[in-house]
Amino acid sequence: MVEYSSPNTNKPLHLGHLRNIFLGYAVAEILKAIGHKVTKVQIINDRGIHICKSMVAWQKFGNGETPESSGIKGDKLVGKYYVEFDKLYKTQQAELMAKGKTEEEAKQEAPVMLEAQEMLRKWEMKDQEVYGLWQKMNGWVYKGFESTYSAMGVDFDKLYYESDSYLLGKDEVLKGLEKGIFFQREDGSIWVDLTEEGLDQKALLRKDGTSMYITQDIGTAIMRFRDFPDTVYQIYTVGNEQEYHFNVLFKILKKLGWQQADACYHLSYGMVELPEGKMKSREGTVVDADDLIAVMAGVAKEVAEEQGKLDGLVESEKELLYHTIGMAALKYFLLRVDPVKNMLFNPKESIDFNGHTGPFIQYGYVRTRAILRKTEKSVRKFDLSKVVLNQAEKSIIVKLHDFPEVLAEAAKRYNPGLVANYCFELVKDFNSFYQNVPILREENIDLRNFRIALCDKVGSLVQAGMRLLGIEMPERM
RNA sequence: GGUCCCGUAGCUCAGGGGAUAGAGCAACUGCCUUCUAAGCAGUCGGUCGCUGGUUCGAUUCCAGCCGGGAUCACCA
Repeated sequence: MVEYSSPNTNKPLHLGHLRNIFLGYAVAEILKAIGHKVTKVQIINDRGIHICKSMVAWQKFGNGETPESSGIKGDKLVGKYYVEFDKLYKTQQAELMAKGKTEEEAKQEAPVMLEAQEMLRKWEMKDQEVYGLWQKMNGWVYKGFESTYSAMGVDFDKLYYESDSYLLGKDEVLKGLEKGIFFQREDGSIWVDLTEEGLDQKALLRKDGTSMYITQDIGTAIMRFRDFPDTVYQIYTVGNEQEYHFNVLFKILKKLGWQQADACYHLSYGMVELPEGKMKSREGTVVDADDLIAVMAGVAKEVAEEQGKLDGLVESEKELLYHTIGMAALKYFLLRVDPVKNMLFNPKESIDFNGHTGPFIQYGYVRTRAILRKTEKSVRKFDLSKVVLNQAEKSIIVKLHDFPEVLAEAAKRYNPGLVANYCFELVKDFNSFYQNVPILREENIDLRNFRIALCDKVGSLVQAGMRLLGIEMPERM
């Protein structure tokens, strides 16, 4: 089982999610390719204080605004009210501090925050009005996410919602308390003591009885253990800032008696940073996923129009192609880097379409396809004994032979970057061969047909390799 | 402060106990009447953070240090 994406429903997807989603998807595909049966799952963090914040703000300032009435994509609309909440919250904090409160007090006592907390309590009691609003606004978000996922070309086999699993989590925490695995403080909050495991004490349930992030994660994990009892590996694709959290989670599951905890693995990846540092939603430096996808297709269009190679195609085919090429650039950019490393995205320089990039690889593939289109399959026979290999061909053949090893290593290390870099090297060798060695122009029939076969082989391997990364190969570009 | 991760060309990144450490971008030279130039051929550019250790051999493994990041909430 591979989990990826795990979005909150209070704001749209951004560049960080993109790395997560492409990474999780690629790891799942790579594991499939070496023979595992893989279930791709998504956990949707649809409940909690964060969505209550958007809800409070919408009630205050929304005037009934909907995606339909405003023409704003659902997830973006809800995100807009999340920002509204934050603005008001900041203002109220400042007012309280002006009246002599400490920053800590101001944060806790700001009226909107109290409203959001009250709303969370009402939600947990299934208050009709709150619940209805929650369903409505989440519905907007899901629709928005769906369109983004579809543009990204990723899919899931099963969706989990925290609103379905947090009660189970709460239950399990209470059961654990009865069994003496956890303990309760005087104020009523419930804790686990992990000091023997080298960690700390960690709260599992608030004093008001509402559940926390970790509570719902316990529930979700157990739900999955039950749904998929044969799962050998449960991989959580989540950023490295949550390493401690997963450490704690797995130890708690073990304490609760789930041996499957040993099969759980946190596939941790580094942050995508901007030249000025981390993306901050508060400072508006977050790179929006939809925007970036659109920009990439736009660049693909510019390049294509400049070169005029697609002039024979109808508009809809062109648009599809721009998207295919743009996504290749974007996905390749994010996947070629070792997941454990932080990486840099510079919006000013944008993402390249030349050199070590997705489009470069697509271009190599397109060249193989152009060659193959010009020959009949039936007349491609050759006598290998009459073929003497040149250096370029040898180099390609050696690389072709390496693929299974690269794939195995990528699976073992959960690192799609190995496949990405492999495909680049193969295409680089192929391009050199293509440009320096005659193929269709070769007069010796055995040699010509051998070279055509080599094109075929390179093309299909590159296509297969890139497919594992979720990157599609066009027929022409 | 504890724990974890990262440090390789001006920039972005590969690599990995063994020979002259690679690629892309940037800069500069050539190459489209010839299978699509989103390309090819080439020039320039590195005491692989520092110091020790293990080893016949370390950029790679180990330790310490320095620099950068993450995390240690009744946040998610």
